[in-house]
Amino acid sequence: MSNRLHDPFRTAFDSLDEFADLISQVLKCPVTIEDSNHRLLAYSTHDERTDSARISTIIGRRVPEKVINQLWKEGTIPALLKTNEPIRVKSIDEVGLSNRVAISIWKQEEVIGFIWALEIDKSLTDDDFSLLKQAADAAKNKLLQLQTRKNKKEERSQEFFWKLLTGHLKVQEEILENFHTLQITPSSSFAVLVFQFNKNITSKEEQNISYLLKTNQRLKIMLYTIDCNQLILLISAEGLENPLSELEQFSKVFVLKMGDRYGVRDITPVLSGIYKDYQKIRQAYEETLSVLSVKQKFPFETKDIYNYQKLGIYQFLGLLLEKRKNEEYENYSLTKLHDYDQKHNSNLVETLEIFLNNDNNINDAAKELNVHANTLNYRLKRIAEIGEVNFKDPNQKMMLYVDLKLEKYQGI
Amino acid sequence: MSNRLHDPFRTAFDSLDEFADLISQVLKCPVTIEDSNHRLLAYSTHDERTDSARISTIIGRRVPEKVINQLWKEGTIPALLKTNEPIRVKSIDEVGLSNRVAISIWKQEEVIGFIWALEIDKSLTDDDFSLLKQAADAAKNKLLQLQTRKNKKEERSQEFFWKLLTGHLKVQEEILENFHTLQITPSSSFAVLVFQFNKNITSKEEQNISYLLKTNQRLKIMLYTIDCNQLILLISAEGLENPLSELEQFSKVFVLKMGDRYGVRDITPVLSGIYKDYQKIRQAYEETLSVLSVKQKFPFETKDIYNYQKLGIYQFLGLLLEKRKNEEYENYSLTKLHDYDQKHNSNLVETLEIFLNNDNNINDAAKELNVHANTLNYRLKRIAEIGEVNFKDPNQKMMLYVDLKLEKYQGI
DNA sequence: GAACCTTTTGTGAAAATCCCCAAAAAGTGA
DNA sequence: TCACTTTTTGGGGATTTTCACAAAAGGTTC
Repeated sequence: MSNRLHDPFRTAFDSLDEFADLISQVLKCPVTIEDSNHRLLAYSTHDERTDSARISTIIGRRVPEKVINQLWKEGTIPALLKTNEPIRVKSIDEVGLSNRVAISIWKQEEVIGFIWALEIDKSLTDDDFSLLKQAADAAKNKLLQLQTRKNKKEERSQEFFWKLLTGHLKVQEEILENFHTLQITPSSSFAVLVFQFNKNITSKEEQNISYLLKTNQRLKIMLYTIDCNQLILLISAEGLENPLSELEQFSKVFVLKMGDRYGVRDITPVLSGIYKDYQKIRQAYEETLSVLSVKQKFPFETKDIYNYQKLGIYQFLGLLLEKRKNEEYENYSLTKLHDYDQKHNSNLVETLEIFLNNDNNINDAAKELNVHANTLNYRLKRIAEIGEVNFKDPNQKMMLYVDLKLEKYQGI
Repeated sequence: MSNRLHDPFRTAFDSLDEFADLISQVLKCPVTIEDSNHRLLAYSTHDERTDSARISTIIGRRVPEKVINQLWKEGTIPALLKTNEPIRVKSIDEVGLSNRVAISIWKQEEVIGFIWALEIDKSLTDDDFSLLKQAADAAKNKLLQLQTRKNKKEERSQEFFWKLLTGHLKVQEEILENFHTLQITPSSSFAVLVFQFNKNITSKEEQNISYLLKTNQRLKIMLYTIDCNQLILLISAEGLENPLSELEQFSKVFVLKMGDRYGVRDITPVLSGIYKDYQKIRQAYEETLSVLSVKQKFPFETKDIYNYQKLGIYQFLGLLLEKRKNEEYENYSLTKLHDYDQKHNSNLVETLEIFLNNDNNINDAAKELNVHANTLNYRLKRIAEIGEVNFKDPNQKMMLYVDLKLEKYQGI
């Protein structure tokens, strides 16, 4: 056959599955159709020859994440997003991928899906490539229908999510009903995750985000929405062994991928605590916002904190400052140390802070201060003397830590 | 001479010093007259023979504290407070005291002073004892005059102190003027010290307190007053090298002496911070009251804390609890640990608390828990896993500590 | 009761921390 | 300048802490 022949795909067909079988018949190889997020839309059944990647894709109704990652790294997906020509993929044994050809399905300037053809017995010819292009074109309309249906659902879920975030849904039954209508199974525990971008999120970035979230298979994202420069997610924490660390891991990977794949950098992820009661979503959301505000005030000390839980004392530093303002308290030890520093041009206060920052570890703190461990020891002895500090008393140390940070806070 | 002869002290005399010389002449030995607080009121000058204790008493215009302590320990002062008979004191070399005889001066049921006669060359006879009794009786009126003058001054200072404590004196000049009128030199820094008794202070105890305070030579007590079951002091912190520890030391000694000497137990001392501005006395006073209230709530954890400075996190636990109530926050790690404890009948939470209480010292904590250090290590590993706690992060640990204590606070 | 898991305790070697001493360097004041 | 104090650094040994491993004890489940 040649591309000058009659287009075999210009026939009516009811379902995408039927269409997949048609392509499979024409090209004589197994065919899979995915949406832009690599979710399985349809697959041919007439042919039993297949590879393990295709099997897991069909079983999971989506392309396995490690396969997607591999295809990104190796350049296939970036290529598919640039051209509407078929792309040949060499077999990748690590992920069970045999030789195949892929083509992207376009709607104007946007990729809305992919067709995959496995080259199990035969390699596809140039003519086959042309047929594939025609098939991609023919698939477009069917996919668009699916998309609009999805869009409507998405709109409804957006509205619902904002109601939850702002605490407008107060009745448990009502919340559960909404989840049911949107065909989302509410999980027994959840967290709110916010990614703050350094500028407002463009619609192009929105698509990229959507792609990343949909292709992610680590966590179940129940709802998500975008607000100016913030991407807000409601994530299920059900069945996770270490929810906090897994959520953190996920956000790190997301930030990494946004940078690597789309060149979007400076994204700050923040997490709420984990809750079971859906009426507390608003509170969880407020937690994330408060983390963001603290991170702005203490960028250095909170650089590894993304989680409201782990904010530690920073959770209430603002509150304390207010108390302090009212009572004109001053930390006696710190005052004396400051005085000494001033008089003798030393830096006992800084030494103390770094020591406390480093969890009382002399070696680590000495390294950070670029002094000998014995020097630090000596200074600590002096600090204990001058400031009348007992370094065996956790309470005293905490107070010093808090007051040191409060000083900084005030300095801002 | 015998006691049947004419009383040689029934003559008029202008000053107590003159009177001391008279006694000295009659008894033929050096004589010293003190008030009830062992402050020097008068001493004979006709005789140069003396001992080192007397010299320091005259130089310092008060009996040295170590001498007083010795006389208490050894029973002389308690005896003098019981009887109006002369008491003989054997020489005590450690404090430079040679043989002497003492007698107390009474006004009704109360001792208002002492007369000391040194037995340098001769021992006093029974007749001399009778004479001493007559002398003590004759000294009474003179001492009473001095007392009433003092009382008036004390009343004025009481009023002044309360004005300071309640913040009614806001002008620096006015405060200084008051100090000047009362012939008190205001020191450059001060602290408020409160002793809380377990019941209202009786007038008998008031005298004992006054005695202890006046005979103390460690610290300069600028003002003091009594309010129901509280003894409130304004103490100078000038010239002290380690004011906080010296103040603590002083309060410990005071509590000890009240117990040992007068059988008054269960006294809780509390200290404010150290301030320089006299307008902050009210604040300092409020600090002490807040320490007392915290100590009531956390008797165990604050059992070694007497100082607002050293309250540490307990300084603001109440405030935090309020915040927590509003935001319905729960510490994820603690929740998980509690759950685990419940399910497996373990005590990870308690373990964690004791570990944190002991400044992360595994050995100490293991001892307190009565388990092997390795057991504690194992538990901590489990705590880190189950509660997703990183024990290298001081911030996380502080948060756990705070939340643990808050739980207790709520439990109260 | 057997199989399995969790917890406790013990042992010992490696690693680290602590502590004392002393020398050098830096700073201070007459 | 010199004497003096304070601070820094280094060495090295005693002590503690840490860690891995193993055995025993206690609990749970089938």
